[in-house]
Amino acid sequence: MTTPPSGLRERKKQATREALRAAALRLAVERGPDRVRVEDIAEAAGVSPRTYNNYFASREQAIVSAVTADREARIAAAVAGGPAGVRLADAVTDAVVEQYTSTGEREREALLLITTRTALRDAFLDTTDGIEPPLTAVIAERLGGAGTRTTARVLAASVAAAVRVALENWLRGWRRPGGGVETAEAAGGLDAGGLVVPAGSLPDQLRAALAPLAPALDAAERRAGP
Amino acid sequence: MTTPPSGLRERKKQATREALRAAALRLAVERGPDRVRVEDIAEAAGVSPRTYNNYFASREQAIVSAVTADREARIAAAVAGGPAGVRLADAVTDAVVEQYTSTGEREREALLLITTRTALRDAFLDTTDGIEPPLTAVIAERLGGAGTRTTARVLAASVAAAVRVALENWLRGWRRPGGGVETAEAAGGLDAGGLVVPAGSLPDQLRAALAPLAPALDAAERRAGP
DNA sequence: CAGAAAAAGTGCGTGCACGCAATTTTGCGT
DNA sequence: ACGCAAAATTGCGTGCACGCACTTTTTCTG
Repeated sequence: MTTPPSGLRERKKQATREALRAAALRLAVERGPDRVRVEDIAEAAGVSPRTYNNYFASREQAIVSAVTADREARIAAAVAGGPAGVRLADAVTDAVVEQYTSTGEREREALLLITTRTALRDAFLDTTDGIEPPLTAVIAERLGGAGTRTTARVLAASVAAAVRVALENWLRGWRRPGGGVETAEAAGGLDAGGLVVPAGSLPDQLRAALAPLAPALDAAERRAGP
Repeated sequence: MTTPPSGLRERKKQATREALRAAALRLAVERGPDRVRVEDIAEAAGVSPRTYNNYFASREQAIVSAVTADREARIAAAVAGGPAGVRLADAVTDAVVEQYTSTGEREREALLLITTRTALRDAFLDTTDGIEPPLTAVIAERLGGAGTRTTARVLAASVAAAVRVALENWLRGWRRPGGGVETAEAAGGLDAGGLVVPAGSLPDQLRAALAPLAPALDAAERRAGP
């Protein structure tokens, strides 16, 4: 199941994809995101520009995918791999937090780059959509035949949306003038008066954004299980 | 608040926008969606192609907006306008269902057109994103200062996601060979064996998709209210 | 092990999105 | 009424996404 069709052909594809990823990121860092044309990336990866577009639907996707990788699939795997006794809401939350806790130093650099351009920021946020399909599958399995498949999709899509909100909040406070971010009130950015200053670490933001969905996940799980 | 800046200038803008909408839809129906270029739409509306792109970021948006109109804002208004005693979940669900119950005959025609092209279908589904901002505002108001603004955003985004799922389900069964759609089991498309046949009227699909989120809305409201 | 079938890569052409800077239109103050 | 500042429109140029048809590579099958 993890190796759908076969071998050699698939590896070449992944190699090409990886080469494009790497080339896109490297060139973007070297020259700045705006000075990189699709033609350049393709050339650096040794393929035609047309082939490039068979792998990525936009120039931003290639750059962003270097930091995104296959995060979506790993989230679903983490949820599916966890112990069965855990609350679904907790399993999902922990899986998301864990997979978004970037350990790589290279990722930091890439994220810094991404925040500098609106198009890249948007592409990065759009990657949350990719969580939905695998998460739908794993949630549907946990709910068994009891829940509708629609329920699983809605919950998965909601989780994806929450993650997006969390990332938006996080990016918003990223590199704020004065550096007041790290020292803001409590995690979650309390509404004080009228305006809001969302702040907090990425894990905090993720947990804060996913928390409101817990009741929905609990209820679905309750209907499914005993 | 409903009339932000002023008058005449704004009306002209809306007139232009409306002219573009109408022209886009008319031409798409007349010639078929693929035989309409941006240049044609702009010409029919009496503006330059460049101006067209100041109003719509893509060709599909213009066509789709003819059937979408300002549905998002009306949903938020319906939620805000309802009685205060009603459960938030019910207020939202009813508002969404009501605003998506298309009464116009012209809308049917437009939807039929939209389903014929993947690009249009996607653009139509993307309009659900527009629900989030106004819905966030109205939910945040109902939750008062008790809930975080993030909570409101997450809930609004989840509702938008649920609506998207509902529309996807609905479109999937749209014009099915054999017409087995209308007579499928109960609304919601029960999982029977392994595969799924989502079916049901649009209102049914919407309610089925929004139902799983009710617990989350209830919980947030409970924290806010008493 | 050949030859067919499937899949990936490629070149080309078209229409499009959008930044930029010049120009026209609109609104407002005096 | 007049002129100025803000806003909208426009033309132009660039790079890009993607359909189509064709070539090359990989895989499958007898």
